[in-house]
Amino acid sequence: MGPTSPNPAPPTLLGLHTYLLSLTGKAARGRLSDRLASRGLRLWHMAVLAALADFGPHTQRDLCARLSVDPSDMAKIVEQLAGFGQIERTRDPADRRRVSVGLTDTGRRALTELVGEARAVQDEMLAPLTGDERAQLHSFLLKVFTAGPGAGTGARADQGRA
Amino acid sequence: MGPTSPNPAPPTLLGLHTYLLSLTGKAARGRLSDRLASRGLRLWHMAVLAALADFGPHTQRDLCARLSVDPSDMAKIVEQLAGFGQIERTRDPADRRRVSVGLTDTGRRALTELVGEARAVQDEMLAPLTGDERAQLHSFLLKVFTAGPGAGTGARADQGRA
DNA sequence: AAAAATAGTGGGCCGCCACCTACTATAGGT
DNA sequence: ACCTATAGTAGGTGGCGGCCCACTATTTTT
Repeated sequence: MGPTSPNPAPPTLLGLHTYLLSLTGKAARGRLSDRLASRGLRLWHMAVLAALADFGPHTQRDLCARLSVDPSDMAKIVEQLAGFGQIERTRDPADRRRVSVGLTDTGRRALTELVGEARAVQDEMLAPLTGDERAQLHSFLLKVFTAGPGAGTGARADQGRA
Repeated sequence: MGPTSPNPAPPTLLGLHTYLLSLTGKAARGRLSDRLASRGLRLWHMAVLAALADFGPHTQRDLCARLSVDPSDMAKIVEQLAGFGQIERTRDPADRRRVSVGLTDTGRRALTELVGEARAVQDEMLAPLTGDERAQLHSFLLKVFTAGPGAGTGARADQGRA
């Protein structure tokens, strides 16, 4: 119901910051994950690659903590990334329970491309904003996100089982 | 991974407008729908109530068009709202295929409360922003949303079947 | 050596969401 | 009357996402 649909969305909804935020967020998420999907990846994959790129190798546990992902889910994500050759798993010889996960060159390259995709999406979506406005928007969102109690990358207080 | 978790989120991600947007949007959506869930409602219910309040009675078809919802899904939503006594369905005597949907007083009151909940959530989430900043944020989001190609309330270019 | 804790895995559950396919009832066009 | 189109409905499909449990391997504690 943007400009496309003949009937406008209810102002009552658009007047609510929360609702509007969830709407645009959904759109962003959708477009982004569409792009990633064309490479067989999902948002979590990108998140993991980014975490590794930003902070170096992690144990899976640490990745879980950083990204607020369930360990069992992380296992699956890591498994797939390993399949793509984007990460490397090595048993920690000191504590053989642990698996240390590190980025491969392939992974680093992949991440670069993914970031490129993300930038493309934002250029699409944020077209109506000037550069200044984008920067402001970004800083606002960052403030909000940073303050959010447990507003993890995963924001798990979502729809799970009540 | 906000302030709560010891390990920060990857800056690479937080630097991407799109990602950040999807993150905060997800948080907003999650909190909002949690609130609504405590009343047995979901976002779509609120959307329908809002549409009726803003534009008066609709046929279901019109509601579908306005909110970009599949007719069969709309039937279910409407069914539930009718069960709660929040809307009234009347067969259009002129064209007996059509069902005209209108708000009841109960529904109007419910909507008011839901809007209150949404405001509460936004006060929570947007606490770190000043009033001015919130207004700016809102206007940015509105611009983005309004421009979005087919960025309907439903933003269906999401995860459905490719 | 036994018990308890920890790291990773595999499998499954459930809710949400968007979509699609009939099917019924009614209306309109010829 | 007949064919076609439209409004609403019922039911089902499939992906995704978050979560939980049970199990194995290993380490730590006592």
